[in-house]
Amino acid sequence: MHSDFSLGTVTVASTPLGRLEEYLQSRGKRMTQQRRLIVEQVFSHHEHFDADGLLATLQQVLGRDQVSRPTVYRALNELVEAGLLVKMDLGGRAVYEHDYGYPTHDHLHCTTCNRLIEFKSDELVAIRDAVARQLGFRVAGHRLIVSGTCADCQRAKSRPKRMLDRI
Amino acid sequence: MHSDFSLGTVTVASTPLGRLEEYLQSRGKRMTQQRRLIVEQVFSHHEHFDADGLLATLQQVLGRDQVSRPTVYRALNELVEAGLLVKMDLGGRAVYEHDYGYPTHDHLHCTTCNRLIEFKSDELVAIRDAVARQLGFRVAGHRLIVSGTCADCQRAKSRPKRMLDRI
DNA sequence: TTTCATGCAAAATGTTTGCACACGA
DNA sequence: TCGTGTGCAAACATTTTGCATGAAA
Repeated sequence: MHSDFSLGTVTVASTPLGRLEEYLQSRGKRMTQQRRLIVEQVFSHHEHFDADGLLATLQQVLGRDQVSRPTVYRALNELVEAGLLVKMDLGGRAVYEHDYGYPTHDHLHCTTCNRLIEFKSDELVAIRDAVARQLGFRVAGHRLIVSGTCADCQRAKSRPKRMLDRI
Repeated sequence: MHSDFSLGTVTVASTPLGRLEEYLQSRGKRMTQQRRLIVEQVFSHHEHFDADGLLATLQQVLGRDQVSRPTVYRALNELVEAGLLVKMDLGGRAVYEHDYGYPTHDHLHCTTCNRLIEFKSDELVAIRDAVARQLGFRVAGHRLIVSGTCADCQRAKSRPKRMLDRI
């Protein structure tokens, strides 16, 4: 059994912004100031985030009233559609992360500090595909979230739990 | 690699109702008519369900006004607490299934007909644990949902998609 | 100058809660 | 009886939508 669960890299043809332009043009949609700001913010660093957090960041980095809440939601749906982001449901709220230019992977979710730790396993995918094949199921993708307690939180478990913001 | 993804069985000490009584007593809570009706309905057959569907079934099987919506939600939370049910988030809505007396397993989710197909893989668990061990993560459980198209829907893909009720 | 996108406000969803009354132990 | 549970209605949190205005192409 392998023991390398670290993530590799993926080389992509263009930037997220370029990829979005491609997607928009193919649908007769337009590259607006808001969509540009959102993609730039989202891909400025690799991090898991939710709609609310993204909105807050945008309103903080730019002034208020640069991008509205509905626009953020609409844009996030488009980015998922365009294959730039993947959406996960973690305890009722939607959490997003980079898909484009980022290797497929899964997550360990620490239920104490809410951190998401990424890992990659080809064997997992192999098993998934073997199961699907046997049942005649055509796989589009999968979502695995292992819940538990991360090393840090185990070490700190005697200390009072901090009430961290979600994700 | 194994090729048996079928589910075995688990023998348990008492019935779901008995297990619930145990749980309630240990917390100074009471066995009420509503809680009894809910557990009996939920464990009358092994099926995935959501709060809304359960409420509808209860109101259909018994008369209306036998169990209210808030009571269903409160009871479902208790059943999860008691270890009788597990809760999953599928596209924003909570879906429940039997935990007590039912083997651990994972799911294939057909995004066309919304069906959930169960399978079991010990290898999957082994990989999960290997990853966790390497990262010092203490596993509490996991949730794997493989999305795609089931055999039936692939066969029927030329026919217009039915708008099935969720799950 | 035509469409599409945005912002606003309001609606829709799914779930939880405050409170007065009802009921189990 | 005493303290929990329930139902009702209302609150909540998150996400979506209708519509008039504003901006890409």
